[in-house]
Amino acid sequence: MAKERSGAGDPARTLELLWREPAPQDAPPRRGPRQGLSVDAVVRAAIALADSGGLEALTMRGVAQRLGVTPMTLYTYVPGKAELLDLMMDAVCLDMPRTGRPDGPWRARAEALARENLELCRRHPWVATLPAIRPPLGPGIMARYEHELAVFEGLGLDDVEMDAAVSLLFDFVRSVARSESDAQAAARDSAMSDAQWWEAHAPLLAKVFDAERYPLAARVGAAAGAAHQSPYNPDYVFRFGLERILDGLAALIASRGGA
Amino acid sequence: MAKERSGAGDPARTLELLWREPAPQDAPPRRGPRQGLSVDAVVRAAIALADSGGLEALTMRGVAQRLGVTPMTLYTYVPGKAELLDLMMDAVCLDMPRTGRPDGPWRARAEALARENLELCRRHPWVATLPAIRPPLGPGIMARYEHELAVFEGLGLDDVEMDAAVSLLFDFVRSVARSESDAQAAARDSAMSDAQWWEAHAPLLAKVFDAERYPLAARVGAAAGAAHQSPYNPDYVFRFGLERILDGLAALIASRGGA
DNA sequence: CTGTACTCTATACGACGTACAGAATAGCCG
DNA sequence: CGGCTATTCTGTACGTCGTATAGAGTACAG
Repeated sequence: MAKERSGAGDPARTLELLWREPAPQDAPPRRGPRQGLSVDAVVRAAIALADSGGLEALTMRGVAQRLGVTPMTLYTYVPGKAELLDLMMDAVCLDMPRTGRPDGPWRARAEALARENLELCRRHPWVATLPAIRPPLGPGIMARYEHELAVFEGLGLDDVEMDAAVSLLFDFVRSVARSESDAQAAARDSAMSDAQWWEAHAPLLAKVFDAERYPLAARVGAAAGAAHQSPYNPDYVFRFGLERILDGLAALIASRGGA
Repeated sequence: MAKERSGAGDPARTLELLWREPAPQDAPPRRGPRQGLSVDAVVRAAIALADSGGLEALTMRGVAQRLGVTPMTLYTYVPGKAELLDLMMDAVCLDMPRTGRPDGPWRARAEALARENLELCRRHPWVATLPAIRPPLGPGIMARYEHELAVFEGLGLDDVEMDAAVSLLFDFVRSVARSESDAQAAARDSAMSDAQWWEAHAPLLAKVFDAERYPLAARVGAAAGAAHQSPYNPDYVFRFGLERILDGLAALIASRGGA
């Protein structure tokens, strides 16, 4: 089984693929049969498969089937699954929504950025589950990073702080998106809604759970569940967390004399 | 392959296991051979295995080998891998460090809580990668939730806000811990340090990357990399994010008239 | 003792990524 | 045109996983 994401393969080949550089000598003269597919077609099929069934449905066999070829054919287009994941990640970042307007107060821009990133993770839930470390250095990731940094440019933050602010916001969005898709997966796999799941556990839990031993957990857990009509409400979690983080960033920016 | 975490199996059986309730009729009279192991032994072996090799090394075969039995033997102690993960998660939460003092200002308590949670995730990196949704409702999770809520009790927050604050803090720690262990895994799998990885990519990237097209990315990426002496510095990320989140929570608490 | 409930084992299935070997194809050279 | 060869695509195979199933061995109830 391939490790998640590249690192393994040849960095040069991976970068060529990401930037769609033709292998140098491949200019016109190709010897064998014409290629029936393209890297883009493979990447698109893989993205569609992962979007509909999650990362666990993303198999080389599955991608091949969608394209009407045998599994091993894919290996003439991409070195392996890890590099395919790199290409997928870069591709969806290149395509991500950019609705935020570059003018206006930074806080509105930051909120728009968070919503764009959340939208990216909602369209492609697997984005939130892939490691963000050593990202594929392709045009999509670069464009996203550039777009993110623009939100915090000119506010008095130094470069290291700008990078940290961007990461903090994205990691927050990632974690909300992961919870959201985990919740959907749990509902699907167990064929139970949150409410049904809770109903299945509550009476049994009552027998073993000592409310006097965990008074806050009993009180707050009940209140939170009732308020959300479910143990987990992603919209509330997103809004609550985003407000706190933006307030925290506002304090930093104010201390640096920024807008 | 088992889905991650239970949901699948019988909730009653899972809760019995979590709270170590003996199956009702099992009181004294057991018919067959004595059991050579115990649920606790299985859970301990599984935790040790996952701690040393990550979730991908956690296999039923591996756990069985550590215990000197055949894989199928484990199924007389736990219903399956998903329930075993539930038991592992609850066990490490029960054992987690609780060094924070219950007195003192809330901010110090919150920071101590974040460090305790980070320490939990550092000892058991797989904790940060498991879905937090529909957690195993065992004594360990309950104790952790109770401990977390105590930090925010009496500050003027309502119950729903207390729950959200606790989740925000834990999700932040989870994401830092995940990045940390992803970074270690990347270094291990690729047999390259971050610096070596960057050296391998920089000259190639220079050929395809247009710094004029991504001016902020070029400037900030270079500055952040240089400052951390690596593209990623977990300690800085943790301190930066924690300060922002605590500042944000402070603003909320102040607006509620809390300490 | 026999019957029965239980523990533990052996084998097997279908999934995965991909190594390897081979077949088919099409451009190059003569 | 024929042959060479680089390339594409296919078929088969290996070792991994969780766990279903069937059976072997063990110890208590009658």
